[in-house]
This record gives sequence, C-alpha cells and structure tokens, in this order.
Amino acid sequence: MPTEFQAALLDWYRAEARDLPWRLNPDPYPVWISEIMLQQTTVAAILPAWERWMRRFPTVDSLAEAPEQAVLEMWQGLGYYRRARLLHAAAKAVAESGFPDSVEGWQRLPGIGRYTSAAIASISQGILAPLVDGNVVRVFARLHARPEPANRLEPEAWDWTASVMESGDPGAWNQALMELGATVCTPANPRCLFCPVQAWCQALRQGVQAECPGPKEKPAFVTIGHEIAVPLEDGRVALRPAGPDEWWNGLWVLPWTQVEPPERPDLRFTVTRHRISARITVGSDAPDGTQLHPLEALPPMPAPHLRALRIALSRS
DNA sequence: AATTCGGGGGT
DNA sequence: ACCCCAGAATT
Repeated sequence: MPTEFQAALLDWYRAEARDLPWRLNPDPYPVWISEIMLQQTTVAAILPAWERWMRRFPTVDSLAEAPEQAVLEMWQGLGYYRRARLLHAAAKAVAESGFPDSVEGWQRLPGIGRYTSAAIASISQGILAPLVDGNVVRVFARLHARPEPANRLEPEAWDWTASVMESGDPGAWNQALMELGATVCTPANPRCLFCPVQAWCQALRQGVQAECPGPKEKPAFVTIGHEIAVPLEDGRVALRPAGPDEWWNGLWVLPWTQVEPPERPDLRFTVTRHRISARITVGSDAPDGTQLHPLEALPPMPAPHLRALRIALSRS
C-alpha cells in the first residue's frame, strides 16, 4: 500500500509523464540504449539519436556485430564517445551470455554504474532498485530544505530513495522521481504551484527553493589556444585519427596543436574545464599521419572540428 | 576523493 | 553568456 506521498507522485506521473519512445516498449535493450545516451545528456538532445540508433541497431545482436566505426558514427553529436565504445563492448558480452537479471549483473557490464544498473533493472525488469541522478538529488534537497551543493548531498539522497522506494511498480516510481525533477522541480524557476508533492516540501514552506541545493563548486576554467589546420585538396580534407591519450579518442580530427591563446580567435569552444580559443589556417598539403577524406563522406568527427571545417570552407 | 571524459538545450 | 544535464572510469 503506497504512502500518501508515494501515491501523490505516482498519480501525477501516470497522468503527466512525457510519452518518450523508449517508454512504449520498456524491454531491456531499448531502455539500456536510452539510459546510456541520457548519461549527462538531456532528453531533448538524445531523442533523434535514439530513433536513429534503434533503426540502425534494432537488437543487441545487431549492435554486437557492427564495426566500431559504424557505432561511433551513430553516436556523433552526443559527446562522451567513450560511452559508445563501452556500450559496444557490453553488447558483445550480452550477445554472448544474455541480458543480466539483477542490479549487480547489469553493473558488471562496461559503462554501467550504480545509477544506470538500477535504472535499467527497475524500468525494464521491475526489479526493486532505488536510484539517484541529478534530478533526484535536487528533489531530495528541496523536500528537505538542504542548501549544500548537490555533490555533497548525494550519499544522503541514496539513503533517502531507498527509504521511500515504492514496491508496486519500481520502474514507474524511479521515473516519477526523475520526471518531477526534469519537468517541475527544475534547477531554475521550479513550478512549485503545479508540484504534486508540494505539501511535503520544506523548501517551499520556507521559501528557499532557489537556494536548495547550493551551487556546485566547480574547478576554475583553463583558457588555452588551439591552432587548427584545414588541409584541403580538391574536395577532400586531411584528417588523422585521435590517439588514445588525446581528446576525441576514436574520432577523426583536423591536425591541431596547442598554442598560446590567440588575440583574435576564429572559433571558441569548451571541452570540460578548458575554454579553447582557436585559430584556423587553411592549407593545401596533407601533414604526415593524415588521410584524405572526401567532404561528402566524412568519418566521425568532433563537433568543434566540423565547425572549423565549415568556417574554412566558407572562406575558400 | 578528484579528475577526466563533450556537446547541446534551456534560461 | 552561463548552467547543467536520467554518470562512469580512472587515478
């Protein structure tokens, strides 16, 4: 029998849940793909990628058999490309031994940690597994009027979700908590008037929603410069594969070197804690270690280098 | 416990 | 412009 709090949130979820495509048929494989894509990535950003992916790799076997290059190609634009390589490795393991049937089993697969194992197990297999993500930490912080930064609250949030876990439909309960954080209990301008659990919210009672949780303390940004070459040769561009200890490992990049930040950059972008100001130089000779690729059939490339290429083309 | 992995959407 | 996102692996 659900508590009043649980019933209030679940009723709201059943009435208001967004109809996301992986919710139509919550089998392990489609849910797994959605959860890996959703790691540090918003729902809006992954929607087209998920549809594309499911058409290209409709089953775990089709994914396991695909060449790595094709997998990375389907991941383009999502970032954190390591996720794609780990997912590919995990798919090979599952094609061999079948889907796990426990949280521990899921967590043994590459790319699946504490959160993702609980999410897949509860949503696609009905396993009673509490979880915490960025949304749930925020909901916890607001309900209990906790002003600490989210990363400090995370351990307590895990205790809390375990204590309020609803056993009737674990997948719906976990998604209800996250859906609340994603659509109502948002980082900025929470819609408290429409919140199904406002009666239980200490932050609302005290009027401190905006202060809970506190701002995440982040390391200072480092500003660096890149010199990016765009070697063009009759409709082709010279690219080299990014090495294992390099940014964008596994993708093809334009020849680039780190330099002092230029006075007047052609392009700015951010990679984790680095703010990069880049100069773009258009050339005609292909440096060593590069390979010419036709512009109409480019291999997987990081988004900033695609932008650099477009800028170079618009100039020439 | 800290750091390192991108890119995009929302505000 | 800035924030932060359905985190995991590595050190």
